[in-house]
Amino acid sequence: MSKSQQPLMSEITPQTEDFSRWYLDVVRKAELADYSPVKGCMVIRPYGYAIWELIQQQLDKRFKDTGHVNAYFPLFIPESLIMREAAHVEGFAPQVAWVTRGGDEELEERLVVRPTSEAIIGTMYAKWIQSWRDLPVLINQWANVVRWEKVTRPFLRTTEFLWQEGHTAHETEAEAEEETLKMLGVYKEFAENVLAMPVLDGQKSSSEKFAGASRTYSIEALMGDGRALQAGTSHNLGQNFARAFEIRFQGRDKALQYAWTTSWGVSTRLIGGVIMAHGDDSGLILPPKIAPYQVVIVPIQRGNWQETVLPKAKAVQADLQSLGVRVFLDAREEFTPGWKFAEWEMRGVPLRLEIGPKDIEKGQVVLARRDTREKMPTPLAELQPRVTSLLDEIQQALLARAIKFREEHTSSSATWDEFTTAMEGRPGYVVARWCGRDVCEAEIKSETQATIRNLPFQQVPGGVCVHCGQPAVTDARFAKSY
RNA sequence: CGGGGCGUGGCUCAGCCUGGUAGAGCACUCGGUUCGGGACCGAGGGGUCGAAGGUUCAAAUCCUUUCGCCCCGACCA
Repeated sequence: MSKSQQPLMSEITPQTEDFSRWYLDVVRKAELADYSPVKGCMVIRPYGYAIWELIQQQLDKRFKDTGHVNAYFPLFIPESLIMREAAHVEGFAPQVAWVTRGGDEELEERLVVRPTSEAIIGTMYAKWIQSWRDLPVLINQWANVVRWEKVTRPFLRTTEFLWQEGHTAHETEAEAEEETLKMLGVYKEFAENVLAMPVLDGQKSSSEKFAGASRTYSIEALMGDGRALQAGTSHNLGQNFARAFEIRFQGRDKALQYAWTTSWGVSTRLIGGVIMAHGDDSGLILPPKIAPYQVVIVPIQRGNWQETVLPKAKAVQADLQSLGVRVFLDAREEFTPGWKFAEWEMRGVPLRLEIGPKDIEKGQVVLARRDTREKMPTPLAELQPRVTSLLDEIQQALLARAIKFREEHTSSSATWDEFTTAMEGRPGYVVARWCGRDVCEAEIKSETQATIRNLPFQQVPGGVCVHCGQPAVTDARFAKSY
């Protein structure tokens, strides 16, 4: 290993030593988030929040492009409303926070802090929807939600988290299903093209379905330790919530009928996914499309650098900014270049631009890629197109690398023996035949820790279940998960 | 919620067993020399030892309670 390839962040636990500790080190050292005085709740620091804002912008555009509009619904949900959908309450009951007092008065009706907003939104939809002409309703909300979690981890699972939840109502079952799959597709495209995180899209098994949904679909991403992360879900709620909240409309045939609703969401968990999908022992590696700084300029401070190097660095910064590149010029005098290299590498900046007296003599700068650590002297005349194409290359390379990793960590098992062997260590996905029964799935989980992440869309029956030997109804993708 | 570990300047930790003036490295402030992969010298500032109660002449140290965090298992974006 050459010197330039050695990890420099000795303050970060190596991934192979303890992946979970590595993750926490990166979150803290890169200043993405910090623990707060509130149990299970983290503070998203400016650098982490900037990533979230970039995720929001790019997702929001996709929602608007598919015909959705944003709105905002209340944080509190009256107890009576959340009780309406039986499966829904049962699913969320252990996780809700209650408000029982306002000021010094006991509330007549308790309020839950929303763990998700189907109940309150469904109630409003019932008022707004009268006729088939009112459909579809395509609303998204960016919000915080609260779920009383027993075990929390920054970004991956916190008591309060930020997300978006789309809630739509449709005239027909087919339309609702189309919407559910369309938004899953948006998530997949976004995860792969923006987060450079390849995902498997498919259907959740009935035991992992959203509380109250008819069908749940998910995208699943593979993390660097071989465990899978549910990165987004899209639910076809059938008429379950429409019946519970009386979302009814008069159809084209004049008959009164229940609407077909969907909901879909992704959260700040995506940031955790990006960290664990791309990061290495030196820290974070951010895909350019969500990097708060895509390029960091490190001037070499030698001699009268303020008169020579700094103006050039500022000119380069302006040139790149004019292309829409997010650039930070790190002209702090209290740190040496070497320190800054390590620091910005740890914080995942895709491209570093070094500029010193020697470069100015030669009319060039030195570019360094975060993903490959390759250093490239680049003539100033070629800088603009070079930076643009490099950012694009890095974006592509991260996706390609992650796809390769997933391929190397995907296997299939025909027998239970193969399955248990395959599940040892850090296996990634194991594809196997499955009988479709909850009990069998539960047994597999208790014996191997592996769960069904999702089922491929094409469910082809035949053969026998890898675990119980009964007739199989489909392939299933198993993995240990977060 | 069970099992384990840890709470001492901002961070990582030593000190605790065997009670007796709170320490180190890094970070921070100031001055100077440096600067192409985490520079160096000098001088400084900063901690009611997670919290509460108890034992004691005396508690970071012993006892009790409590809170938080981390790891491993049962539930979840």
